[in-house]
Amino acid sequence: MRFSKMLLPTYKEDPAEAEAISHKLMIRAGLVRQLAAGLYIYLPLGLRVLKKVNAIIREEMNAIGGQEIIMPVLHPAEIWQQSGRWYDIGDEMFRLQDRTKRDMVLGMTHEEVVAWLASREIRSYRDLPQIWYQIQTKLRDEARPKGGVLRTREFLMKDSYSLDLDPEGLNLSYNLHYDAYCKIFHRCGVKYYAVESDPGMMGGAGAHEFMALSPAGEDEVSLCGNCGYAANVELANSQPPLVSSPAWNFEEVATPESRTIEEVCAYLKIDPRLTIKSLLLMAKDGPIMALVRGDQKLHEKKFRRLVGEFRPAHQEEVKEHAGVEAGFLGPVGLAPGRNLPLIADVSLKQGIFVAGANREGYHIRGVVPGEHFAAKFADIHVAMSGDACPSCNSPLKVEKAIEIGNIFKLGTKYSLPLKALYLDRQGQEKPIVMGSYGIGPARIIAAAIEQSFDQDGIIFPLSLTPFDVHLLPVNLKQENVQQEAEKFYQKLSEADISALFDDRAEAPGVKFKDADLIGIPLRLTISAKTLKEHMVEIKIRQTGEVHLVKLDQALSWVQNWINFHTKK
RNA sequence: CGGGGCGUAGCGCAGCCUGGUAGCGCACCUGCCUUGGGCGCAGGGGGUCGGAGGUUCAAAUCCUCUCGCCCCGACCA
Repeated sequence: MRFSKMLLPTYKEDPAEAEAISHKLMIRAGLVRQLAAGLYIYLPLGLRVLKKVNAIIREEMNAIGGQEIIMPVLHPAEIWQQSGRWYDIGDEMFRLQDRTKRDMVLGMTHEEVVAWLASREIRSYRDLPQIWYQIQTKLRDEARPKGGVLRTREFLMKDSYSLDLDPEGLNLSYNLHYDAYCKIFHRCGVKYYAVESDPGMMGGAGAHEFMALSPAGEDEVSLCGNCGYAANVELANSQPPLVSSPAWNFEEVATPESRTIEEVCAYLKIDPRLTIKSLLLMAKDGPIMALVRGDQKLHEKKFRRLVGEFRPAHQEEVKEHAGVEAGFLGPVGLAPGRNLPLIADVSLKQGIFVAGANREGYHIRGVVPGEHFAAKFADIHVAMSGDACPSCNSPLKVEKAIEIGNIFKLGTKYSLPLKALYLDRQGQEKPIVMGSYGIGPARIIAAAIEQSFDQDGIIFPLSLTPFDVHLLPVNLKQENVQQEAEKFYQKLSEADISALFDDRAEAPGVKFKDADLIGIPLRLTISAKTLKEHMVEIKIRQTGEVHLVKLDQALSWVQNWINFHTKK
């Protein structure tokens, strides 16, 4: 492709609206342009990268027996009403009516359509198992699109669905996907972790997320460098490091005007880890007190799994149920008749603490959980870096990550309501057991860039690069430079090596800067300087290495380099 | 949806506080020049200041409403 003819607008400066590295670079290098919040145009260069990703996905999906189909973006509301998600999902679903006032949905995912199709076309156990997939547009009315292509309202997704006879079959399909996903992300040159995840609204028996580490990520994963434990912090268990407590006696201490943990610690000159944070929460069965150590945070999702929906109590409710103002709340010495259920974090199992005294202006020192109050113990804190790994006790690291893929065991959540049934060997009607599996190609691109760039621009992995070679003649007005560049461009094309040929009349500096910004793995510079010696210069973007290669050997040099670095 | 920020030329920004009829850099066009790291010189085109309403002799500037975009949080099959 000739640069002079290509829609490839590059920017010298960072766009004002971009924060994430990948977002800045994708705009500057001319991969994408934003139409509106969460809506992106892929320019020719960006589309080339996207197609590379999709080709890898297709190869690996086909390799596990996946069959590609395309389902509509526009769905009749009925199937979503049958699955119940018409009612469960709120504003995130785009809804509209057709001209006859029939309710319609813009698909945010395709479980319903797959179950509908299976209900018609799968009849016998002989028809199973099946894996169907598509690479297709999804629409979600996101509350807050962000991070460039990382979270958008319209995006491409590879979604696949497995249909099996029984849970054992599902396990096999699930594992096939797990392995295929590992291959896909590896081939795309992305560093990732497969972590256990919360099945959430998808329901079902198990789930993993594939997480690419990046500061631009919206998720956090808890990682153990020792045993390989990896989990989304939404589920991650951990043991916060213990602190040895002073041999306090059980006594009330005055803490005037000290309400927050910070204030109390400053006043008493103690470590926050020696305090108990008491939170009054309103659950559906009434008020509950949650206790976490002063340095810890309550994990709302973990807590919700224990007690169902809840919300923090209002000021007046604290007063009503605990008989004291927020700030002096504690598990010990609640007034008679005010027996609140207590749920305490596991980090409070051992130790002697300071807690609110349920009396204005006072705290109690020397509180021993289990002795001075009875509570149900559970892991309800947010895992933090430095906590001990739940399986090997080594220190954990918590890092930000981009969710590039996920896999779910659905079970019969969709097949039952949509009547996706089959007849087994005994002629019995059984529900198909389903799994659902997603990959965000745009997120792979963003993650690859987040993990591979420098101050000059993108450093594309060979597997995703829009072109293999950046052919850069320094001065086309010099006849030999022009001739050799054209000749070499021709040779590359005959050898089926894709090249971006910078045939512009720009100054050398401009061309070099653009080459670095776009980040194609190999740059071939053709100039009078090296042509005198019948040489061309080959620069490797990744390492910065520069090789001078004989003109007539340059093509095979490039071919060898590409073959050697291609991931299988 | 709560909190914060920003909308002025294609891009990045100044001007706004203290109203007086819009400016800088890059990009773009023409000519000359230059060709190993975002060349040089000369000439030129382009905005009515997100939108609406108001105050005023006069509004990019002050006031009200509104729309859009970004960030933090909530939310996130």
